[in-house]
Amino acid sequence: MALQLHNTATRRKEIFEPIDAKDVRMYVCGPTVYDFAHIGNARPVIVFDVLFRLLRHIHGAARVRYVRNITDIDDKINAAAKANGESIRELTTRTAEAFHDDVAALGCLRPTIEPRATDHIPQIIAMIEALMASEHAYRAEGHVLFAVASDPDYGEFSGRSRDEMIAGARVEVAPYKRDPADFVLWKPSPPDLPGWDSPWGRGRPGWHIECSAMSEAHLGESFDIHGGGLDLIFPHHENEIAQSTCAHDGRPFARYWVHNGFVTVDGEKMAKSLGNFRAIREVLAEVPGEVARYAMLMSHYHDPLDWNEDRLGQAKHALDRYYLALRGVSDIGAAPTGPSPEFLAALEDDLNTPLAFAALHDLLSDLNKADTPADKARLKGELLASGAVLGILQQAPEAWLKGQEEEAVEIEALIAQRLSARAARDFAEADRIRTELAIRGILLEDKPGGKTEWRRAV
RNA sequence: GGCCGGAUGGCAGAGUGGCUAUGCAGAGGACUGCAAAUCCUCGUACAGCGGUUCGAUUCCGCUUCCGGCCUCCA
Repeated sequence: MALQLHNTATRRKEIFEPIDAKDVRMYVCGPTVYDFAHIGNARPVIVFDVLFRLLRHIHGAARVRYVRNITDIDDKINAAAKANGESIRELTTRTAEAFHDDVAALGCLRPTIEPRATDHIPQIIAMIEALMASEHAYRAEGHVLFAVASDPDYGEFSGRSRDEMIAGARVEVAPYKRDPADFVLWKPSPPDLPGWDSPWGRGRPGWHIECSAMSEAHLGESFDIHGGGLDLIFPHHENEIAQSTCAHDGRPFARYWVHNGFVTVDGEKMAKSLGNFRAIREVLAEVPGEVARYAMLMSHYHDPLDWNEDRLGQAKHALDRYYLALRGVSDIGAAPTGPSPEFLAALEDDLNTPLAFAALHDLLSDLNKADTPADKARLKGELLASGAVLGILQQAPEAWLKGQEEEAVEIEALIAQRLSARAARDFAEADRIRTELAIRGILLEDKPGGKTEWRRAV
């Protein structure tokens, strides 16, 4: 089965056909680094990490290029730096590092290229110049603006007419705009703000142009997939399309547009402005990154996902079952097989991770029931290979189940004591030790053959 | 106000024009000194009202409710 993706541009599920199967290219809008990322910001990072892994599986790791930008010039950054009393550079460096730590803990691979807006000012200026030359842009009061009237297709992507945009406008329109929908490509910077020399004076880029310039610089004028959150469809992606296609003489921009739904809290979008957010690092302080990742993938990427304790509990429990089964076959080598066909088919169907989990559960159930070493090796191989595409199940089972247990020696000693008590049929003492350990969060499992395994329950 | 999405069993969450996933929780059983883990069995749910159809949870229309975008936003 071929990979299918829901394409926002056509609002339909389509078979994915890369422009060049030897060089599959994907661009995803990355973070603006002014503060710690929250778990809502983590969703696209995880979702597109899975897509990246899947594309690498299908086309070969060396044949996929994944670009995710870092926006390090922005008014929110300027405001935050001022409020913190630190330089913009300090703030963006510190925040970008924190972002990397956070998403690494969530099991995300580094993108192939991670360009920064401030490293692409020449490309941004060049693109604006091209737009000026073709009269898609104009100067007004120190700004350079994109003229939406010059682009007959403007608004088609997000499905809104210009009349609607004007009627629905809730912001005051700057008086120097030719059209209320025109947006800024370049704006002047006062001396206390970051700025670069340009043909239009010292200034800084508008929000949308950086993605157009960076995708062109690293992936070319036309590429395969462009991803981001649902809230970027308008205006950000609409504007990117307008800028890029107009700067490229109408040649096509991204072919498949993939958008993830929101993380919600009590049914409402998680957002900084609403104050209902959980920082990634807050979540990581409570559960392993793999639990958060699993929890995130329990819903289809396009649907809203409510973030709560119950979801995390379910994810933890599910992962425990997998690692328990893997521990049971730790003495058997995994067969060199790929993911199970059912699992792969589910992921290839527009990244249907819930259905993929169902396939994974089948594998788990079969593994628990398998009684020949050959079957166990094959199922273990399929389980691990499938897990690798989702970015889960790659840890050593013992490490997962026991954690960084500093009291391991003491626990093992208590278990030995209990085994002696059992051998002497002193079950009262055996149960006392079990209870003592249970209070400390250690769960015991007596195995056939007189061996006792243990794991952390919480 | 305009434009998009949603509504599935106690919960999470797929999917399908007829055979009605999967996980959690729950009930019963096997196993166990007791447990845990595992295995077996058990739940006909698809917002409401019309329509199309031999047959609709699945297609169409309307209604209700929820969320999102239209302003920074993943």
